[in-house]
Amino acid sequence: MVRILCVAEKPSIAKAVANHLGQARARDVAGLPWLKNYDLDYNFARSWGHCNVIFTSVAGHLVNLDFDQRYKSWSSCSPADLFDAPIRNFIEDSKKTIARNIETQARHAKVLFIWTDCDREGEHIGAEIRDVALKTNPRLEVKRARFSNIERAHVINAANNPITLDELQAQAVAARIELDLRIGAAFTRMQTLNLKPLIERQMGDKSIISYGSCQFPTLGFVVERYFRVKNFVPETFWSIRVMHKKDGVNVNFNWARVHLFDRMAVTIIFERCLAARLAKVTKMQKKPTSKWKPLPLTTVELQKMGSKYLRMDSQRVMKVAEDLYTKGWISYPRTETDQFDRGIDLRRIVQKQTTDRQWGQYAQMLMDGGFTQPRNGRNNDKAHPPIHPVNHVEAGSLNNDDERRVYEFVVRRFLACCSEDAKGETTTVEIEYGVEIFRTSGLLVLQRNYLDVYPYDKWESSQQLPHFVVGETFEPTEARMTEGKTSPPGYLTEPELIALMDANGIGTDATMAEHIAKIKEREYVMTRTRGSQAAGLDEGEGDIEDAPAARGGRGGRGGRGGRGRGRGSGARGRGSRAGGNGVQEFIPSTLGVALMEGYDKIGFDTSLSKPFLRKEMEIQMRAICAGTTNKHEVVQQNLEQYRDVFVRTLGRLNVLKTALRTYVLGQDG
DNA sequence: GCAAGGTC
Repeated sequence: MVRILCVAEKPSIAKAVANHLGQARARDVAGLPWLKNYDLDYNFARSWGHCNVIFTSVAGHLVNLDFDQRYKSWSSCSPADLFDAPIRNFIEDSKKTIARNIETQARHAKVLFIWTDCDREGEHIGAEIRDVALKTNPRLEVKRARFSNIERAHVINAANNPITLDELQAQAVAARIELDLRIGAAFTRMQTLNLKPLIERQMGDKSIISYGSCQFPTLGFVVERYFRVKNFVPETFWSIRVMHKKDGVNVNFNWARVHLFDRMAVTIIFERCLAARLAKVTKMQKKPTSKWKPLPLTTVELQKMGSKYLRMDSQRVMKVAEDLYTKGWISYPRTETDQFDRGIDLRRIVQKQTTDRQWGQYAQMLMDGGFTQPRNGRNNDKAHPPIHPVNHVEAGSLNNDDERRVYEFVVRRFLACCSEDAKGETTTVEIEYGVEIFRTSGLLVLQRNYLDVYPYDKWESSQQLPHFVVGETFEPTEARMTEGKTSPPGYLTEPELIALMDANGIGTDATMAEHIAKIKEREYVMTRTRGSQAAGLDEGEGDIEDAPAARGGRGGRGGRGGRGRGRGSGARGRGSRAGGNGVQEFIPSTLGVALMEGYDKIGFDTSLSKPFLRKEMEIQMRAICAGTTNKHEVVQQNLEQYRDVFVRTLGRLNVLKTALRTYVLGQDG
């Protein structure tokens, strides 16, 4: 019988797909307790007929690019040499068993059928697998499966319609790998060798002054915000507030102009209002309104919510989510997808939650007719569905509080997605007072719907407004001019940092938490609990704008102008700073500030502190995928650009050193 | 002793 070797990107996919294709028998692979080879029969009717299938997997990348042995020592060459030092693919010791397994299995196979994730990295991992397999069996026919979830019908369809590996996507990743290695190593060695002696005493001896294409822009965001806080100059503004007491209710009307920064102008306007004496109701409107249920859960959203509501930093959230995934409680936690595939049976997943002591009743209500299809977001990575519960587990059976909180969040989020939006009614009253317009509004929540299962969102009825009639006039109980000050933004919080990284393409859903952890480990930043300073006690018009990088923000998410008022879940979450409920905020160390300052001074437009270079690399990777350029071109062009920055940095090393002396050692320029 | 990207 013809033998087909299938290889997935991770063991869980191999197991799931193998079991969909047939009666899979699991065989141990010596030396790796978590790796199995599944043995089954399957009829590939349209391509290879009735076959014996061995289904196995790797665990992420199989090979690692590194410099030749003789360049690995830091004293072997000057850091600049790393821009063109010879490099090689190594199979790390920890991966040798996996590689050997593939070699062995490939020997007797006719076809290598690759089942890595259908994203760029997956394509490259597929190419790695292919290269290893071809070593022992050069005559292998190589195919790959196109699949975006592991539903049975979808998987079988993928099995029956093999496609070819996308060499271009693999090449794009290869370019990234080489650039990250050369540039990261060159700058890290150069910085450490040149700058560390200067601040030896402050650093201790174990750490290094690393550079990475993701670390530095991440640090840049923190420093940028720090300076915005530090350099903030409060501005005084003036406003007019009108209050009227009717039917025992104090109604506060807000000025349509909000406030002005000119005291004299406001004084004149205010006097005109007083002179008019009577206010007239010009509009009284009741409108149905709704608060939208959240979008299906992505990794980035999980991390943001984690640091906001679950009191865990993003790395911890991911660790816990991975544990829950490995145990089979939740789906794969690394996904960019915020839309559920049509084919997936969501009701079955809801059904499993009906026995829970806390939210079981709610789930049952959904089963009894309350179910509605989740909203669709705009992102689909074509590899994984949104994060959702897979099986039910009682809180008592989980290991610790963190697991309980993350699991509860994933379930509640999912049930909320399958619910109806919350419904309410807003009442708006508009008055004319002099020639000025003032408004007030009240909210009446009519149906809480998803809010009942999703306590992370707040939407409360406000005090009910008394009845007003259009044309009615009254003399306001009170009218006064108020004074306020703009308040500074807070230091960057983790959800804000993740949002910035996301918007600028810094890192991936799976690595963002690692980059944040790395800049902490390098002592470029510290975190502390917010709350030491009173937040937003005055009128709180702190004009917070995201760091400059967010401006170009393509990619649909948020972008500009979406701030504040948006209706979807995307716009929520801003303004969380008012509470100060134990949120962690990021403050750069003196070393972190010195590095960013130094590089900004050396060359602003291509400064390493900014996300532009990384963004550019991303665009070029897409160009490789589109076939409009190739790996060689991209690598050479980027190396040239970074080498230029490198040379300029060496030439103006004193700028960096001065920044270090100023900030770290506290010496004058 | 360097990076970032997979995943166990």
